[in-house]
Amino acid sequence: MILKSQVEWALHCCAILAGLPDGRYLSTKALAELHGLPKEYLSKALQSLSQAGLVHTTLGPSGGYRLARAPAELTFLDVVEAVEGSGRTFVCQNIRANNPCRPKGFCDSGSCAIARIMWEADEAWRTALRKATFADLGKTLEQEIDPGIWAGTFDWVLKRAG
Amino acid sequence: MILKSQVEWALHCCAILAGLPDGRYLSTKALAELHGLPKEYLSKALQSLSQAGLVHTTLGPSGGYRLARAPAELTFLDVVEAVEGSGRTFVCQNIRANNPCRPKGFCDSGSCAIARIMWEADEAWRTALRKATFADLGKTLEQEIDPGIWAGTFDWVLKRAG
DNA sequence: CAAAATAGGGATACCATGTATCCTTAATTG
DNA sequence: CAATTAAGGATACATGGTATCCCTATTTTG
Repeated sequence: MILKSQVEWALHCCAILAGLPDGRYLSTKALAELHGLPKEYLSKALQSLSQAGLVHTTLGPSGGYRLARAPAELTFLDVVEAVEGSGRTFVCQNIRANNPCRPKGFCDSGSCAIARIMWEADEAWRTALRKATFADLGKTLEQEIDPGIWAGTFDWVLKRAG
Repeated sequence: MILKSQVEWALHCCAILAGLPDGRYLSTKALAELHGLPKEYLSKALQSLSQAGLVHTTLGPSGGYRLARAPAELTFLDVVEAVEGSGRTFVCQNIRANNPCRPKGFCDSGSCAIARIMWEADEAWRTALRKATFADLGKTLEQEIDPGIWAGTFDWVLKRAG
């Protein structure tokens, strides 16, 4: 069970968009070059973000993407669910119902205890992702990334942002 | 990103094995019938449990599986990792290294901040699964399952346990 | 001793899904 | 009008999950 690579791509793209000045847009082409990714396929991930309402888009030259909310209001969970879907990672097939000792037509009153435990773990994962905002990520990156590369990348992006 | 159905199967099988009296074994055939699963394919899941050392096996008629440890010492995480593997659910492809603004041959000092956040969430998931033991599950099931079905299933299993 | 039942594991086939590319369309900019 | 962009459909390919079949070594039962 491994998350799609599109999740990683979308997270990195949002990290860049979170640093973009208000009102500016960055194109798929620029985001693909910056991360060394196939433009056409990255486009699918960005479309997922758009459909989820996480980013705003404009057409035409100088068009592209910007965040639809403030970085402090955008969480990792938002992005992960936009790309990966919001369904649970554990699907209960209710195989307890196949027990031959059950009377025919017996109906379970509650959910399967095993599924509940798996779903609680799933929820712990989501809670951790929900706590992580792109505002916090921005602060961390600013501290960790080499200052020259940080500034150089910022210039590179601004030169291409419409 | 969805867990294999074999995870669900393995969890249900361990729940049954946890209720088995000491020294008794239950076969793949019985476990498959009890859960309405394809015997040959369920066998692969049980082999994973065996290779991980979670269950003990014997051959011949009256052979099968039993838990290798006390139910209180067996966790959901043990079973999930035995079937699904112990690798992280998020794989970092280090795409930050593709940034064209980087000097050639630049070497990152630490791990990618985005990957770290994803891995922390992954660890929260594992922590929740690590807390869930099959002893606790047994208590829950005993409270929740219809008493008639509970007793009937126990008889059914004992009749087939070697 | 012989027969039956078992776990283990290899080979194979099928299908769903992730990955990737190409193309068309509509909207926007200059 | 010409260039550029997001959106989305169609297609192809690789990978991995699902499932079945078969063979072997081992052990219990009759």
